[in-house]
Amino acid sequence: MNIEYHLDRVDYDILRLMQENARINNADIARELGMAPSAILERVKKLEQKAVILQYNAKINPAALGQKLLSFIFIRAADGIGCATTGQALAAIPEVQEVHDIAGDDGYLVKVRTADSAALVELMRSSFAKIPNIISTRTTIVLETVKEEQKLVIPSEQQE
Amino acid sequence: MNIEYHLDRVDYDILRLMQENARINNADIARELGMAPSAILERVKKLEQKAVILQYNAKINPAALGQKLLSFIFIRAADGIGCATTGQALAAIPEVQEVHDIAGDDGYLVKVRTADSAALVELMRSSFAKIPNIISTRTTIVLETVKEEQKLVIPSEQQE
DNA sequence: CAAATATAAGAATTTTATTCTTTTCATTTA
DNA sequence: TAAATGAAAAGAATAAAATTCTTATATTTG
Repeated sequence: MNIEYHLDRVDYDILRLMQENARINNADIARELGMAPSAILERVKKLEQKAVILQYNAKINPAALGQKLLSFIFIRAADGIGCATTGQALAAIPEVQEVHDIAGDDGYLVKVRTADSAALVELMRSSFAKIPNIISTRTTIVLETVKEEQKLVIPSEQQE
Repeated sequence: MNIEYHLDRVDYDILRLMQENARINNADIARELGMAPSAILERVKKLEQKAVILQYNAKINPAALGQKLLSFIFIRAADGIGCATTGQALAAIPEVQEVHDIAGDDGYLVKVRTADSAALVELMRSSFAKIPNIISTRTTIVLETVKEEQKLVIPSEQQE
């Protein structure tokens, strides 16, 4: 889990291609970067082993699975500082995609996907209500998602 | 972009495996599901073509690229209804990972990754300030991310 | 019930990944 | 400055996987 691993230009180029299309094959990366496949393979393995690349995900259309509603919920909790039980309880709910411990208000911001508003209400009644430390929640409904990428800014043709 | 494409159990199983590891190969999916590789291949292509699978991403450790600060920013904008220019302007900023048009307050919720708070301030001064319709912003800093997955809930061993 | 269509299986071919060996290049040391 | 050392990459050979093509088996449709 060494995050102070030194990345060079070739590493950045590999990350850029992988971020665009995680199913690109080794030989295509090599062709694109003008290198030997064996060199690319070693680097990819090292990037995985050093936890620079964490995983490879297929991004699935939520609507195709009938999950048409996206919501962000602010949750105020009575946790002590450093006591992460509420966050972990929230993270254990499958419909909860993200849980962030946020500054101020002893709160969490969670991102939830459900079929519709009825399913959201049901989820909050069944799952959220069972988490003891939750004091209050404030739900924000998403009308339309304009952008949703996990892509990071990768340094370009200059520094190492 | 047909989202009313009918998915059966095998499709769900493929999506489940792909969601876990997008770099799984065709033959391994086939082995796992006890089917022929050719059958799997056809289905994966169809899932892509029907926009059930949108893309394949490598999830990169933000800290490895020096992007240690995650923030959510609520943005109040003076857009007319249906006029999505502010959202599109926000989406064009590389550090902005997500832009959601939210109910109430004529606002957007955006997710931003920067190196640190200084870089966030600089980004808001340089990029956000150039977007004319923005009235006000409220920034929420993430102290710790407990969960961050794009994985969707996939129906299990029962209905089609 | 027969024809048409869709789906899957199996074999053959092409492509890709992996391993191993050699070469190159940079760094160190005498 | 020249030889020695080590790291990285290239290239060839092998193993594995993907793709295509043909054939078979259900499932619909007239």
